Amino acid sequence: MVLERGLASTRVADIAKATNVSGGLIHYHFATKDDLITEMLRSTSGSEIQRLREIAAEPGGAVERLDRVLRFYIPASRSDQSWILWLDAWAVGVREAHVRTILLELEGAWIEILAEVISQGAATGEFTCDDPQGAAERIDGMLDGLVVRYTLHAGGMSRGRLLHHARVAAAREVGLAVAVFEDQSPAPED
Amino acid sequence: MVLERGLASTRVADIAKATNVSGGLIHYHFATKDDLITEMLRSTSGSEIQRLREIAAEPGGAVERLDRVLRFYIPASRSDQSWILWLDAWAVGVREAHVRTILLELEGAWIEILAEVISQGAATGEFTCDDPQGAAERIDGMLDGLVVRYTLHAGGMSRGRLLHHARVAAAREVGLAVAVFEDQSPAPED
DNA sequence: CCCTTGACTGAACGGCTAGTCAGTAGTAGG
DNA sequence: CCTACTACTGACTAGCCGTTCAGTCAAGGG
Repeated sequence: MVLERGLASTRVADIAKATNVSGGLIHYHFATKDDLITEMLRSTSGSEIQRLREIAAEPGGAVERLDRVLRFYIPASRSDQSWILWLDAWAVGVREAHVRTILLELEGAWIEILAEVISQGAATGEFTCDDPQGAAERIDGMLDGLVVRYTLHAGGMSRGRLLHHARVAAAREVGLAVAVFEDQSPAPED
Repeated sequence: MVLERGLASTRVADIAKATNVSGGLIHYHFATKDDLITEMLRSTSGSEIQRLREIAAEPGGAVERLDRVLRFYIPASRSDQSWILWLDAWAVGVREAHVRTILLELEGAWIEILAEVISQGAATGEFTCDDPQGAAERIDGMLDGLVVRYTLHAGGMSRGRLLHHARVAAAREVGLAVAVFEDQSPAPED
C-alpha cells in the first residue's frame, strides 16, 4: 500500500481496505498511525537485514560473495519498486527520530556486511584493500545514489548500467579488474 | 519553511505567515499548493544549476576545478540543511512527474558538469580516464548517497570524512593519488 | 449455561487545512 | 472625477482522515 500511495498519503482506511479489515481494528492493535508505519518499517528493514546476512554467508570466493551482495542491493528489475519505501523513509526520517534509527540500522548493516566481505577477501589475498570500512561506505553510498536515479527516472539508467557501475567501483576498491566481476553473471538490460 | 517543516507538512498558512501575507494571496498567485511547491523547487534547482556552472567555469587546473565542484556538492557545514529539500523532493518525485522532471534536470546538470571537467582534464593530460560520463555518474551517485547519510545521521559521518570519500573516489576515477586532492584545502571536522 | 475476555466492526466525531469569495485599497488611464 | 484593474485581505467552507466508541460475536473456563 505504501509503495503504491506513498508514506505521506497512505491512509489508515487504505490499509484497512487492503487487508479486508475495519479501520477500528488497526487502532485496536496500533495506538496511532505512526506506530503502525514505524512498525512496518522496522519489520521490513529487519527482514532485509536478515536476508542480507544469509546472502553474505553463502559459500563462495570473495569475488563471488561481493558480487552477490551487490546484486542483492540493486532492484531486481524495473518492476521491483521496493526502494520507493526507503526514499519515503529518508524524507520522514529527517524529522522523526524513530524512523532515523531504523534507517541507521539498515545502512549500518549494509556497510558492515560490505566491509566484512572485503576484509575477508583481503585476508585471503583475493583482494587488495587497505581501508575496507571506507571502501564499504563509498560503495554503499554510490549504490544508494545510483538506485535513487534508477528508481526515479525510468529512461535515465538501465539496470545493466547500474550493475556495471557497482562492479567498476567495487573492482577498483579491491584492486581488481572489472572483468573479474562481469564474469559472475550476464548484465540484464532493462 | 519547507526545510523546517518538510514538504509534506508545510501548510499554505505557514508560508503565508512566514512571508507576512494572507493565505488568500498565495492562492491569488498560485492556483494550488502543488503549483507553489513545484515553482519553488524549479526556482531552487535553477539557481543551484546556475551557481554550479559558474563554479565549474572559474579558472584553474583540472584538479582544482574538480575539487571545487566536489566541495560545492557537499553541505557547507552541519547547519547547512539545504539537502533536506531534495530528500523530500525525491519522495514526492516518485509520484509526481513535474517534480521528477525538475530532479532529472538537476541531476543531469551535475553529471554533465562533472563529466565535462573530467573530460577537459583528460584532454590536457592531467587526468587519465577513458569513460568520463561513467565516472561522473558514479561520483554523482556516491555523493548523493553519502550526503543522505551525512544529513540524516548527525554522528554517522563527519564532513571531513565525506569530503575525503569524495576525493578518494574522484582521484581513483581520474587516475591520480588522493594526496593531490587533499592538498586543495584542509578538511574540516564537523 | 453464564460470564469474561479478546478480536473485531462501522458509524460518528472533530480537528485540520486547501481553496473560495466578497469586499477593500491603491493606482493608472482617460 | 470616474472607471477599471490589480494586489491584497480575512473569514468562511467543504471535505478529508485519524481516532474514538458503543456494541457484536465467538471461544474458553468454571
